[in-house]
Amino acid sequence: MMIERYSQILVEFFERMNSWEHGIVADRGISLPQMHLLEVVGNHGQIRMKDLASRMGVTTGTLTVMAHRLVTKGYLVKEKDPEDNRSSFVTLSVKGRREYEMHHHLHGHLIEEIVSFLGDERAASFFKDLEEIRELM
Amino acid sequence: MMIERYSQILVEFFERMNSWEHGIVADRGISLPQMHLLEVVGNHGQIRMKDLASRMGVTTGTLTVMAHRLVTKGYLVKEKDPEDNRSSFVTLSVKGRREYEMHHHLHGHLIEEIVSFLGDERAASFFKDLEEIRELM
DNA sequence: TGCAAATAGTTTGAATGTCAAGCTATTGAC
DNA sequence: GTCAATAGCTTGACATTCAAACTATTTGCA
Repeated sequence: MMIERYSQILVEFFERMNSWEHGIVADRGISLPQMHLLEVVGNHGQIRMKDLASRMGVTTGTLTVMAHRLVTKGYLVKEKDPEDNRSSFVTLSVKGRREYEMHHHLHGHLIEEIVSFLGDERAASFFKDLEEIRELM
Repeated sequence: MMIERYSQILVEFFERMNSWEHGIVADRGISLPQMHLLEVVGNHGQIRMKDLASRMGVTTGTLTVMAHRLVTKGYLVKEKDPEDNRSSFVTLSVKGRREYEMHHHLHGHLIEEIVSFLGDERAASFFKDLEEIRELM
């Protein structure tokens, strides 16, 4: 039965990706959730704490703690919104941006490998499928 | 540039899968890592602690704690190996197996949706690509 | 045989991630 | 001007995770 087989492929793909990601992040002294935060801020630019929490899928309580750690370690800058004193914005520091770029570059490198392995046409159809499946979930 | 675009699709696919998995596990009072343990034991049957730790990609110290929690909650059974008194085997309890089957079933259901969306042919080629990319990483 | 090295697992301490709930301060609406 | 909504913070509880130190057992070899 194909269902069983496909199921296993998907699960193992997910695990592999997880450990790939973990591997490239671990020796830089950053955790996966921390890198994820840097990624979201890097992609978005200046972002409100509230919005960041919602994009990351964590509560604001969780984010308060995480962001504070990253500010302390020098990856993140946090500033009050002068228009609304309840609110804060975070951005990447120079150090944070360097880390983000490096990570982003590694992603790009992986994609290049995939494309060069599949060839342009198959790659296009693969990523199209992947995108549509994402919508499906 | 396609690389940027593909990169984003892959990252977002990963995030989506993560939260899908989290969603279906959360309301059953089990964490993702715990479910992962149940999955590995369920797929493998009786397995030695050492081997389980290695398959899960955690240290034996981590596993000792996790397994103990799952034994306490009644999902897992742990027995000494009579041939080697240093070693133990774990298996799913009836309750654990029920949880495993349920989860496995949900995976199957997702795959069915994907296949019915893509059609047999595109699905076959998609999962073939996915499998080969997994090897690539 | 007997002892040293290897192996399986446990314990502990430290750091992180996570949530829910309750809290403070500020803003907005009527 | 007051009251509700909003943004964020704090705290307490629990889970994940590792490294390092430890115990018990087995195995290899001199």
